[in-house]
Amino acid sequence: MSAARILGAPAGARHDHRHCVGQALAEAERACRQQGLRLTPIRRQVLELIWQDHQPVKAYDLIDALRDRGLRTGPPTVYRALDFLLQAGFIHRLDTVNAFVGCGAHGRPHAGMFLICRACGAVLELDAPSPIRLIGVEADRMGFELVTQAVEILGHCSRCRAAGKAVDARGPAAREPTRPVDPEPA
Amino acid sequence: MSAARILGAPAGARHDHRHCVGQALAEAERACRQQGLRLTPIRRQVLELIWQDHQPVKAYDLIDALRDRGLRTGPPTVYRALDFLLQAGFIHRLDTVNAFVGCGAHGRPHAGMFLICRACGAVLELDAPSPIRLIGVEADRMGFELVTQAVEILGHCSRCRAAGKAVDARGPAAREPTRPVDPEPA
DNA sequence: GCCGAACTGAAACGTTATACCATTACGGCG
DNA sequence: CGCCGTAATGGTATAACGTTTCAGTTCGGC
Repeated sequence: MSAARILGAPAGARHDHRHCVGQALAEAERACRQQGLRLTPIRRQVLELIWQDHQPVKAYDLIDALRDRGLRTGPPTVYRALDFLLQAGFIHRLDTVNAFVGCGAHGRPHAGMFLICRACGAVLELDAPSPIRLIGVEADRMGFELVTQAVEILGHCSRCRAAGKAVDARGPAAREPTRPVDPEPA
Repeated sequence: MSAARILGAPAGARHDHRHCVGQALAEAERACRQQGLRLTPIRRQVLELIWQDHQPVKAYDLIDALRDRGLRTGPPTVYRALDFLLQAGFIHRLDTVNAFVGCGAHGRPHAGMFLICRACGAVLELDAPSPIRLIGVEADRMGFELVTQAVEILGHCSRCRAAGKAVDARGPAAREPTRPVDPEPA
């Protein structure tokens, strides 16, 4: 079984984050040039803001951030930019938290799975081929044609667990308790 | 490896649906009695409405439906009832479509995975232990404590594929393509 | 320079969810 | 019974999220 690869660095992990941003922007520019897409100033700025860190960013926070930069853009403009970036595969949308994160593996096909920490909000994108492939198998078994999938895991990241923050102030996205998923009668 | 089990019957499948509803309500009543929870009239009606069929139901549709039954309930009342039903495990929330469906396996532990048809909107809940367990393994490998997960598959169900409806009028919840977007040759 | 397509700006609207506060039902207890 | 604490509900307003619409602008190609 192929182990999952980390796509992008976790929040707080030691890394030069300007590198992440620069690389993401450069890759986006390259891809757009190659595919005849237009990375306009607004789209570029939105992408840059989303890459600010590895926290998911909400649409209206983007609007505010753009205003702070002197751009008075309304919701439609930002959502259009987001749509473009989604279509192009530069970012992902996280439905469980209504927010967006940069894609850590543009270009490479990958089986996205997201670990979302309820305590600090950080998101870790994994390329986890094994579970995703199994999901495809199950869908196929039901005669279901898979178009896209959302696999979002909510819990507590290792850093927050270590820091004892796992007490989870009902912060981001409290959901129903998960029924034990016991790895049991198989 | 255990194959996925269907939880609840797919929309349109031949079955006496009153049986589904009756069974779900009876089970909810039983569980509430046993756990000292209160299945109040509003909660009961919301649960009943959600079980109306195997389509996901939206919160504001519930409000309208309740009004049609003579109850003038505001959004908070309905959301409170939904929260209760979620907590109790009687229903699931589908984040990709902002809607709710009845849980086909209350009481039994199960590893929920949802197949959502973009053409007809029907939802099939599978108990798919294998992929879900693998997801847990990957999370664990990252030191991540899993609290709950959302696994929602968007695509086309077998019935719609057979009926040639797979052309997907961008109806429910269009998302980004899984693979990098095709270069538009023009 | 002209044209069409793509992009942007702005206002209004539609949808989803919560804050706030008042009120009512329920259960224990003196 | 009357009191009280907790849970549940009602109702308005508003926050948060997202789309429609349409007019104007920019860009690339001829």
